[in-house]
Amino acid sequence: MQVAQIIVDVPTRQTNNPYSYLIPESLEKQIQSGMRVQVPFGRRRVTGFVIGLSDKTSFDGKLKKISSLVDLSPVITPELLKLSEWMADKTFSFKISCLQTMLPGGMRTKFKKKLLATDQIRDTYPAIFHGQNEIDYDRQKFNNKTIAEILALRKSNQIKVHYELSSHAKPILSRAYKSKLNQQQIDHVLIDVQKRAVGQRRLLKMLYEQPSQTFLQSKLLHEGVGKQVLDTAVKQGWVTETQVRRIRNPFLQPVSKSYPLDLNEDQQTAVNRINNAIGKQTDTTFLLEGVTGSGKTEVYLQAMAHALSIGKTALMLVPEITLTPQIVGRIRSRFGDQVAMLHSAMSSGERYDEWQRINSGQAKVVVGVRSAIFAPLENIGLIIMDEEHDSSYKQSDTPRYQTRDVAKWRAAYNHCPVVLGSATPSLESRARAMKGVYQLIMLPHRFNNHALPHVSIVDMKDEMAHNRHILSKRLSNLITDRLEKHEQIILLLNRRGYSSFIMCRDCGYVPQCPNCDISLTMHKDTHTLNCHLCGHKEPIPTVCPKCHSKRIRHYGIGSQQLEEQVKDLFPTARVLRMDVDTTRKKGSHEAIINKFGAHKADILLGTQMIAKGLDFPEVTLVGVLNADSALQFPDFRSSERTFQLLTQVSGRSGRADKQGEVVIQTFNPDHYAIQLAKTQDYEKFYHTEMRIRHLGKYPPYYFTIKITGSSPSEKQTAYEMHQIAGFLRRYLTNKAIVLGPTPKTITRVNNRYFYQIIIKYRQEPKLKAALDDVLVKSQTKQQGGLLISIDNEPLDFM
DNA sequence: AGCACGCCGACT
DNA sequence: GTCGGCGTGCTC
Ligand SMILES: [Zn+2]
Ligand SMILES: [Zn+2]
Repeated sequence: MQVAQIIVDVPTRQTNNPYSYLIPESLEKQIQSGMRVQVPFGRRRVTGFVIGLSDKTSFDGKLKKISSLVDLSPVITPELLKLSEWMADKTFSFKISCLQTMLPGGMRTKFKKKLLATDQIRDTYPAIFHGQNEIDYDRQKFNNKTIAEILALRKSNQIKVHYELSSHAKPILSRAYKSKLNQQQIDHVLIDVQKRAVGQRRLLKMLYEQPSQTFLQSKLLHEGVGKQVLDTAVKQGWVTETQVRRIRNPFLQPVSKSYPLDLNEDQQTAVNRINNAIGKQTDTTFLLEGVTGSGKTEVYLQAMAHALSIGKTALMLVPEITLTPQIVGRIRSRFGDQVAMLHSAMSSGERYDEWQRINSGQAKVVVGVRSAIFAPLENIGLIIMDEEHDSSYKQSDTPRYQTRDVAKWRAAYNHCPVVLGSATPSLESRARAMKGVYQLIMLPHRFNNHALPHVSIVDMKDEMAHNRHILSKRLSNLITDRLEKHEQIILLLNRRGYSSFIMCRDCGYVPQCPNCDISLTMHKDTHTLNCHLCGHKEPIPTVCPKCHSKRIRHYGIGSQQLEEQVKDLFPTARVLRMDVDTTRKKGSHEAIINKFGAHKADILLGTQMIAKGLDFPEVTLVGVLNADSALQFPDFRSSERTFQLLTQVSGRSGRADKQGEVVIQTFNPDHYAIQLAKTQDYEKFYHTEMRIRHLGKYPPYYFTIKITGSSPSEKQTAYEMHQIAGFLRRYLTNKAIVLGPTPKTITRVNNRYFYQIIIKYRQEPKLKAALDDVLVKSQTKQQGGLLISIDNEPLDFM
């Protein structure tokens, strides 16, 4: 008898190991590693991943049998199976979480427990069944007495329990028809068909012309063959009805084929070096550092083409906000239908279909956001990460992986190079390139030698003294000028620091969340005050709850408010707004870009998403309204973030014929990140910032770990975290720096108190063991409900 | 995560 | 005495 090793979908420390199950004979031939199955686990039924098959087990208890298969073919490749083990270890997360994140969202399955009642039971217990024979069993929905009742009914077999597998991802099936007749038979049949049966004759003619074709019903309808005709055809035995899977098409528009562009010398060198590594099958990591407009994308495209030409596949990752229809169109125009796209803005059905195209080997090129690094591609020849410094490449919740590390792992497995591209590389990557761990490739010239824009900095401290608008005097004047010249303008509002709250003008009262240490934010659409941390909602007060003043009103600068102000100041200007609210609908993002690109608007304003990847030749003025909002929260990466953003935005303006202008509004005009962004001097920024990182013992000089602990009692949290910090200080070498515990900036969230410990280290062979120990202890002892999470190489220390 | 077992205080 | 509250431990 064969045994399967299974990781069950129960994300806890204690169940983080494979469980052995017997394979029933009926499944023996079909089951494979990487498939999902249903298994009995304790008293319930759960989903699990088959990670191995063998003929024995080390478990000496009584084995249970697998109930059934969830998938008909493996959904996790052998490579990804191995990767999940490594990742769970590296990110201190559960294997099941890693496996689940490798699948497109819609494929994640959960079991829903259902209760089935006879009519009699249903009517005897209306409080439980509400007149229905089948209900969801949510433990939280019932009180203990009801649960006891249900349990008793179950024991006496009066109600049945069954589990329903739920998943959003389903293929779309369309009705289709296939001929059962050969050509001679059709000839024969035609004799008996009346002349006036036009539909039937039409159908038979089509069947005659393409005997082996499967015709979609929609297509037949279009050709004038109606449903009734088809019903007769089925009855007559001319055709059979079948179903055809329809692949959803996430691409809005068809594209025309494009061909490789001529490269300049730098680009050619870059392509040669990368192609060489692809050909030699070495897992070199390249850092492709190229200023905005230096033609990185063309380098990517030609290297990908080379990988395809030797029979390999290619994977290209792009940050969330840069994965625009423009960039996808460019890739599709080069590689056609071989391209699959994985984007969070796609529906779960579209993502499922695209994923299937990859898994079945149809798609050879994958373009996508962070999670696309788990695309089930085989025989990868090249992995590209564009804008490698982008913070969206680090997943903020478990498993907290850094895409760059996963990319390097897959590159090593597939013996292929990784290309990290950026105009402003992360300090980590650049430092590694300096040490020779990565190979540095530079693209120092802007294509066609477009001039750099002129950047000016406006000190908003001075400005505030005589101007209470968001727009500075200088920026307003320039806007007026550009409007007169019929040139276009982009205004960027940094998303961070965005706030929308209400405050009493008399006593200064700001409504706070009752569960968290944070102000409530105003939501105009629902007319409520919401807490974005715990979801608490309450009505907007009309009088101040503290002093009963009626002068309680709304404050905040969001893109909506900015739009109002701009329209106020420039009533004749045509203004477009692009933010999360205006791009929620499918295709709306594209619509805004097309409209602005066609110069049907003068001013485009919005959040981060307008900062990247968009090319509008008519834009000659870019205003950054709150350039330094990242600097408000002092953290070791804030300068880097600010510099990267400003450099990127500045690159947007400035063309061959018209010099661009950038206005940066800030409260910190002398800050080096802002000053160096003005001159677009990455080299100097790199060296300045490295010195600061060195002095502060920050990455890339030190590795870092953030341990966060929370419990309903602040005292308890502080105490337990002190214990952990003490343990780490004793256990680790004296070269490791253990900081804290300190309360988090927002200490209370959802009535839990959060504390953190930071570890900085260079070499700590015992660290992994120590942290695993902390995790194990935290779950076995329960430590008064202390929940621990570990973030390996966190983005920030906040 | 569930789900059951078991021990102790409150109440018929 | 017994009901039910929650802490503890297990799930192939
Ligand atoms: Zn008040
Ligand atoms: Zn809250």
